[in-house]
Amino acid sequence: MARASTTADVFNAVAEPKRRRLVEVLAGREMTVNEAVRVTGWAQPTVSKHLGVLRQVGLVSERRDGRLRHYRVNAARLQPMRAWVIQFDQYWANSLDHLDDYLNNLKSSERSDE
Amino acid sequence: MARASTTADVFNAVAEPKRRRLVEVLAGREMTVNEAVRVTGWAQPTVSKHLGVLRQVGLVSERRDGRLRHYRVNAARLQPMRAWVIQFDQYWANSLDHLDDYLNNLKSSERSDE
DNA sequence: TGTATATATACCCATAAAAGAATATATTTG
DNA sequence: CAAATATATTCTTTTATGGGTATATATACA
Repeated sequence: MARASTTADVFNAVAEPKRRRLVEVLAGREMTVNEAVRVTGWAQPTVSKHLGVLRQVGLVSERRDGRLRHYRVNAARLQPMRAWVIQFDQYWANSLDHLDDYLNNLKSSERSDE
Repeated sequence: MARASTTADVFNAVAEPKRRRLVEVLAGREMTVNEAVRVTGWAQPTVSKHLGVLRQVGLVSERRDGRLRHYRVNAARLQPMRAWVIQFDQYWANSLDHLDDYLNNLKSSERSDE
């Protein structure tokens, strides 16, 4: 069996950094493909293809207006991912990594208190 | 260019459902490879290989004890993913999908009130 | 109608995935 | 030392990726 398709679900879709960037960019405001091309600096087919994947998993939707296509983010589709990651919040406090961060923050706040 | 390696980062690592399941399973308590095999019902090499990926991105750590290897979750490594997904919380309320869900929930609670 | 513009699609390439089976490695135990 | 146990690694097969380039499709406009 090969790796799951990028369009299999939101997790696979946003595993790709460029697609995460696109979601970020479109979250601010609805945007045309060419606008996204300008903002990202990527080639047009690159943007179209990544938008296609995001569209297939429902993370963006399209509004057609003549030859323009306006894309916008459907943030609700991130819900499963949000729920999955959030469920581990309770284990955070026990993690050594977190303890590390905690102690570092402590040190910096002590420093800023000086 | 091919798809990024599964060990490239946490996003790619947990895009695979079995690896998400492993994280869930190990979050409860430290566990031996064979224990994980029993709990999941997957083949031993399958479990070992997925644990290997999770180990490489730091999502689990290993404690050796004779021929046993105890794995536990490093939930702190989920932080980048948590941060990424959480940043869109503000767009949630505006999403039509969410409005949809909201109205549906409203309808179901009305129904359950009958 | 013909041309320009906006976007999507098809094709090629190199790469890597996940499952399964077989086997290697390390460690314990008799 | 040999056998058993726990785990990791290797190999094969099937499949899909993402980038680039070229091209198709749709719409607007002169």
